[in-house]
Amino acid sequence: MSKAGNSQKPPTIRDVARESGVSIATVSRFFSGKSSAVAPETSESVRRAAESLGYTPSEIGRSLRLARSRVVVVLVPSSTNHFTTDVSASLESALNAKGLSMVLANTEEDPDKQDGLLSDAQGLRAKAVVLQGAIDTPKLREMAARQNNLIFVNRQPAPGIVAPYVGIDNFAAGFAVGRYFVQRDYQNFVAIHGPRQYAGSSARLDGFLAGIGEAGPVMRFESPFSMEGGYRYGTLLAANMSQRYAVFCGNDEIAYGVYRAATERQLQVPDQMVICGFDDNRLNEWLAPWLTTVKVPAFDFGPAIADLIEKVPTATKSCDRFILPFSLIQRQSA
Amino acid sequence: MSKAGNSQKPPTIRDVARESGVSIATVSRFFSGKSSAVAPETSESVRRAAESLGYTPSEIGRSLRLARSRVVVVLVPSSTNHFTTDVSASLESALNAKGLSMVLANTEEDPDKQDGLLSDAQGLRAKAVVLQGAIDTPKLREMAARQNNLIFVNRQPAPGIVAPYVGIDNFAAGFAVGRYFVQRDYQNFVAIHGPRQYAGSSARLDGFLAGIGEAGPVMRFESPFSMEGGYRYGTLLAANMSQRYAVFCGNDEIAYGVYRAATERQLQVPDQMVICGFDDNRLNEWLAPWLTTVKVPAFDFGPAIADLIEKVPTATKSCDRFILPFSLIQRQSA
DNA sequence: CTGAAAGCGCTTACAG
DNA sequence: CTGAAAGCGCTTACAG
Repeated sequence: MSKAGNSQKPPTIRDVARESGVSIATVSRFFSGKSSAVAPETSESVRRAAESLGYTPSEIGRSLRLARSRVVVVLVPSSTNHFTTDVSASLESALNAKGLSMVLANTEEDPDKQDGLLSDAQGLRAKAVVLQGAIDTPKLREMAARQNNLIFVNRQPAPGIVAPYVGIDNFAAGFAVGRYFVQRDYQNFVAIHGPRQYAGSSARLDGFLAGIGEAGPVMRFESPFSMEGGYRYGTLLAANMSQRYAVFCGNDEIAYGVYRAATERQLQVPDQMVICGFDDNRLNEWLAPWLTTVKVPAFDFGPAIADLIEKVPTATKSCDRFILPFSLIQRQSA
Repeated sequence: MSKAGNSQKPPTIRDVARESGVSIATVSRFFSGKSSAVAPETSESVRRAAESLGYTPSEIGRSLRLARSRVVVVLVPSSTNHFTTDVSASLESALNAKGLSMVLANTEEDPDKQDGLLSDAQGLRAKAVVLQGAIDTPKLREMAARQNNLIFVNRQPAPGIVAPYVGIDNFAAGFAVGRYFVQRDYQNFVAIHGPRQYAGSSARLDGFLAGIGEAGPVMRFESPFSMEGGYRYGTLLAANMSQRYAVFCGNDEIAYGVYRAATERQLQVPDQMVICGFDDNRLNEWLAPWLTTVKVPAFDFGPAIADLIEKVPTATKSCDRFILPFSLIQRQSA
């Protein structure tokens, strides 16, 4: 048994202090960026002691003492949505550059799950809680009222909740697609939109309807933001081959599903069906280079959110709106 | 100014104790699952006080006191790899079910970045550190020696590091593909494999070579695990249309890139180029339903890893190997 | 430049 | 069933 168990508890600031013959205050100063207030030789001996012990300051002790953590909780409504995933990835990178850690969790669009995760975030004393697709619940409202560290992404906070928002102008984007359809003289307009209950998808739909205007009626289907959903309604449409539909999809995933339904029925896109997506996630370049869609700059979201997080705790101008630009990317499908 | 600032610090156990007229010990018992040791009426008044104050126990105070946290740090080598993303998603879900939080961070295959994140994980006193694709560094070895909370996924720990591993038998999977190619009488074998430095991709390649055996020479390209990499070497191959290549790709992303290169050159798959991927990420069903590939059960990884995390701290049988099954999914491309 | 001391929010053995 | 007290690992105002 010459080998010591290797799960002993990690060394503390006290161990380092003892090892280097200084007080814990000095060790603390060395590790808290206040090393300029420590004599060079002292610094060196602390550094050596810490290294030999394998000491890393406890973020837990530090957080308790400072009454703030460096953890940011990010709630996503789905782990299969590429746009959401890209936003999370860019956010992780931006947070890391600021010395913050990202806790990621999936609400699965379930109100109870969201509320449980909100409680967890409270328990962690998260520096900020980023909601990509919040669901309006009493718990959410209570937190929004009590704290000012909530940030809404993609879906605007429900009326009555005052909190910063990062996203695009969904109405304007939907409008742009509608206008484009009209300009191209498409007929038989269809919108396979996301759940109406979410402000973002409603705004997209409303914008699209406004953009179509008097050019014609719009057939509407409410779908989850998934390939499965798009496939389902795409199949419905593809069954009727007597007319060419011009389909506006609530996001790219829905568009993928519609496309698959169309190709399974041997329909040519865009000759026999016009499809427009939303988000232009990174995958399109490779796997769906045919998809006309609205480009939302997912990778600009992370830095924008991270900047907000740095500011929010102090400046309580919590009704900030960061509206990022979108653009219509014209490819073959529309 | 009738509205109070809403960023005041959160209530503590002491506030709840005062509000409900009991000691903090009792409040603690109520919230620590030991509520059976608290009288019903007392419980009720604590519950009421906590609710009216909006109290959530501090995970920080709790972690400090118990000398353990409920945070699991997950390091991924890339945020654009769908297999990795799926594993993380299934892990998050499995961890959440056990009351653990997942901190996600991206090493970008950068040794320094990985080591910085390992330090962060130490600072957070993470319950476990899950490495999806570890890079062999001195820091990693040091941590592996000092702690026993490291878990390797996909890439086996480098020789000398003793830690549990969750993954598939990459050699056997590569071998299966090689055999399949031979059985189909393919010629002109090509392997666009991942970086040799990673145990997983090396094993896949070695297995493939063994599976091909004497059936022919194998042209080899080392590529990053990305669509860009696959596209690059696919373009190279597609330039020579005089023969049909049978291409084994290190992962699905590489295969997508090869496929795009082939189609851009008007090559028919599999008639003019045979392609086999690796991972069978969830996307294939929708966007690449033509891709023959090795299916790795990404969504079984999360539960397996989470179980290991629950066990590891106590049982130090740290050389566990969880080898999950793979299967060859035959579709059109090979 | 350095140290002693207080205290951040919890849990739990101990005593009642 | 309940409470007083110690202590987990830190930081920082204060005094030197």
